[in-house]
Amino acid sequence: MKTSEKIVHASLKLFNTKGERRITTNHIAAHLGISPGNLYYHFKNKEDIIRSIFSLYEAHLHAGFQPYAHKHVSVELLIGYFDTMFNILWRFRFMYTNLTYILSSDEALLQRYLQVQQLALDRSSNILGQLKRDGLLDVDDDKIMLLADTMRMVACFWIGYKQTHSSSIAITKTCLYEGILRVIMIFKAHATPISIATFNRLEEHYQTLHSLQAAKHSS
Amino acid sequence: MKTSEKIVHASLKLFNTKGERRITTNHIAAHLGISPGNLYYHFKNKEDIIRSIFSLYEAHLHAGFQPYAHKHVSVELLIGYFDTMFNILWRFRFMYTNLTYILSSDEALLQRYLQVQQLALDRSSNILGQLKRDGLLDVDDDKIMLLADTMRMVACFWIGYKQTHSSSIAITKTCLYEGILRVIMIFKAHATPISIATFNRLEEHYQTLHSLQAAKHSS
Amino acid sequence: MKTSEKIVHASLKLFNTKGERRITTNHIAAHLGISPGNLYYHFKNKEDIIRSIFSLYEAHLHAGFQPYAHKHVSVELLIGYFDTMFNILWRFRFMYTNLTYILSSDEALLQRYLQVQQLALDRSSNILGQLKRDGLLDVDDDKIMLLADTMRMVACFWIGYKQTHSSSIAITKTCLYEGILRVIMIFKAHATPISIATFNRLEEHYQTLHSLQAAKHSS
Amino acid sequence: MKTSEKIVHASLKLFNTKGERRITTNHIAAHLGISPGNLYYHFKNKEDIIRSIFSLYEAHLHAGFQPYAHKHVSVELLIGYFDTMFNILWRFRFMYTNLTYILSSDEALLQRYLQVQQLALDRSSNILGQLKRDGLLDVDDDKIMLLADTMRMVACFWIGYKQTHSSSIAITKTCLYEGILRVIMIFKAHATPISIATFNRLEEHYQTLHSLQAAKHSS
DNA sequence: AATGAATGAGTGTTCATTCAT
DNA sequence: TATGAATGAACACTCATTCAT
Repeated sequence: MKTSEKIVHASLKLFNTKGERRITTNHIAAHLGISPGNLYYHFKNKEDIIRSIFSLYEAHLHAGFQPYAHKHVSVELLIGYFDTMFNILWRFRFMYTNLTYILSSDEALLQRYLQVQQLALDRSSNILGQLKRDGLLDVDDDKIMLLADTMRMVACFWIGYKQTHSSSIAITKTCLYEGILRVIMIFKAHATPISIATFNRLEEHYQTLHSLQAAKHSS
Repeated sequence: MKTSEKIVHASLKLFNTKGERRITTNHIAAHLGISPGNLYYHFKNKEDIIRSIFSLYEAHLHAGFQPYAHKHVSVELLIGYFDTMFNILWRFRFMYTNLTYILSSDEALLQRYLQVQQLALDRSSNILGQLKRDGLLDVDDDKIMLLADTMRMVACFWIGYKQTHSSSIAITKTCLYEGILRVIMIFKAHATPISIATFNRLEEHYQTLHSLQAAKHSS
Repeated sequence: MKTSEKIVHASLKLFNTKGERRITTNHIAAHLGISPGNLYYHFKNKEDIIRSIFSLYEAHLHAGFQPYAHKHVSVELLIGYFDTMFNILWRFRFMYTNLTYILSSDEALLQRYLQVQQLALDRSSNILGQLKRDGLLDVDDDKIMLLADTMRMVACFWIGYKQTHSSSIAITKTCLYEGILRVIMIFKAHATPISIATFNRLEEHYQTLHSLQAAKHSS
Repeated sequence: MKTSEKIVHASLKLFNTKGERRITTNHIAAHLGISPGNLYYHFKNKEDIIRSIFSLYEAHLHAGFQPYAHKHVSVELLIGYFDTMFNILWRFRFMYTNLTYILSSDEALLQRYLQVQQLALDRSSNILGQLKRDGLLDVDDDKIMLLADTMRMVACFWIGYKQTHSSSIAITKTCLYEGILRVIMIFKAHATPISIATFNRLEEHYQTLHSLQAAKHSS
């Protein structure tokens, strides 16, 4: 692995575990056993490292949220979308821990975030629209966007919400599954008689994963 | 007004307008025309000032979210609750701008926050329960808490959400009314035929306020 | 003496002896036995210290180069002007060691320097004009300014010239007297039969001072 | 062109346009599209590059300031000397921008500079002596050296003087012609009735060049 | 109650230079 | 010859906090 990649990955790991605020460039260098000068050889500054991490984030989002092009909605299809959501939240949890903090100190990054989020919102709205046209979703046409937006909001701030509204500070996969389940709950409220079974199976799928994850750490 | 009170109010004002991160204790002292030493005579440290602001916050929450003791739900009653929500979000918007940041650096504060939020959640759940019993809300008994929780989450992170998912960084009353309307939207989804008119009037009330506020600044 | 004054004087002393380039803010603080934080309590940054020194410089220039208001030119009068020149060059020799370096990194300082130098040039030109009108100086009217300018240039760069065109790097009073003598030489070239004796006495005065100074250090 | 020569020429160009202080060895390497390691293969350090540039400087000085061996002084002859002066000042203007800065950090370089300057001074003095013997210059024998020295000083510090005593920071050919004219002014003050016409033509020559250069950039 | 000078550990960053390949 | 990753000492500067008065 190249040093610059090592720096990106070590930074992501340290940010995720200790929080971006508490990790200085010297910490990252020390963690990798390289000199601060070397770190600055590969990256202009700390912002630059974060931007590189953000590029990974963008790539994940683009790859995961592909337009919906299927005839029939299936549990597998929806699971694909929610798994993407889960993976992104988990991999880049340091961002979602403190979105405001991270985006408020770098205007250019905010713009990139807005752009990629707009795309993601468009694609989600599109999927919801298709589901509605397929008779699988019961929602007014002019409320589709708002539903997608609310689901996004819950997803984006679930980590922050958990960290501030529960005693356990650490972000765990268990807690992320709870977030997914909450988003599904909002989603499922608009199920049709035709699709309700599908939604139930979707929910059960993540409930199982949630229980398994919780069991892993309580045992 | 006593110096310690002046410090609390000046800090709140400065935090709200410039952000807690950017305001140093020296800024606060300079703003009041007092010495930093004097500030530290009244407060142990910056955390201590924030804790004092937090006491105001607690008082507001306690006063605003009184248990529901009425026979008949009225628009005025619900408006009372939502006005409290609006006022608290506005007065202490620096907190809601970056809840994670502020609570993550002070464990004791987080505990106090959890406590007061638990109380608020209990009371909201209670109100929702009463509304259900009065036939004004259509929701499963075991989902009441979750509904209250979701409404709370949207309220608590609306400011952060707006700041990170829109180009306009400044927090305005207009943007807060939008948040209130979104919470009402989630709320109204569970209206019964008996209460739908009431919910509609509630929504219209805030839509009017939102429009008025928006007009004030666009003209 | 107040700390801020101590900082200014210590900085001036260190700059004069070691050169501004080689003296960091930490050096200054360490030299005074104070913390770097304290230094930054009194001065915004290194530039700020230099600007304070520059204020002293301006005061010296203003005080020393008073307009010429006398009927008869006397050796004492001219000595007054040249003594001012000598004192300023000596007190602020770190500046004259490397004028370009110091002024090129602070645009605002360059502007202040230009202003005070313009004033000094105006006053010198004025004096030369008066001398001419008194029949003590033989120079074309349109060359007065150029003569003053050339004298200024030699004065301002004498230190730099000596440091780069002689083996002895250290700036001494002896070397400054040489500079004064060189300026006087250019000046004296325009003496009239009436004033030649005065110019000679002026020159002899500084030749004596030069010799005395040189003797002090060679013995 | 060999890499080492490329480095020397690129460095000279970059130093002249951006200033030696602001150009790092990495800048030079990047400008040439070579690696910093390669640069250090050819040169021990930055100082070493400057010393190589200095060798070019020495060669120019030696070639330009040939001993005076002519019977009759002519405008062309003097123009030859002043053109050399102009060319050297222009080609190596980064040095003259900040002579003290560059020479003070490299003792060996200062010694070489002193040597080549001594030679140049000797030759200039020699020329002045010949001119005097030819009846073309009116100056005391014991003042010849001082006259040569003053002329040199004005030439060597004219760039620095302009940069610190005028608002326009950029060094232009126009500004260098001004410097030449100032040196000629000091020179011409010692013209004899026999040589005055020659001096006038010399001055006019550079006045024309100065005007042409100025016109080029104002139009 | 109040002053304001003083602290000092810490931050992100720079750049001439080295060295294994 | 050439690469380019790596070094590390140095720098200017910040800010919550302390303390003598």
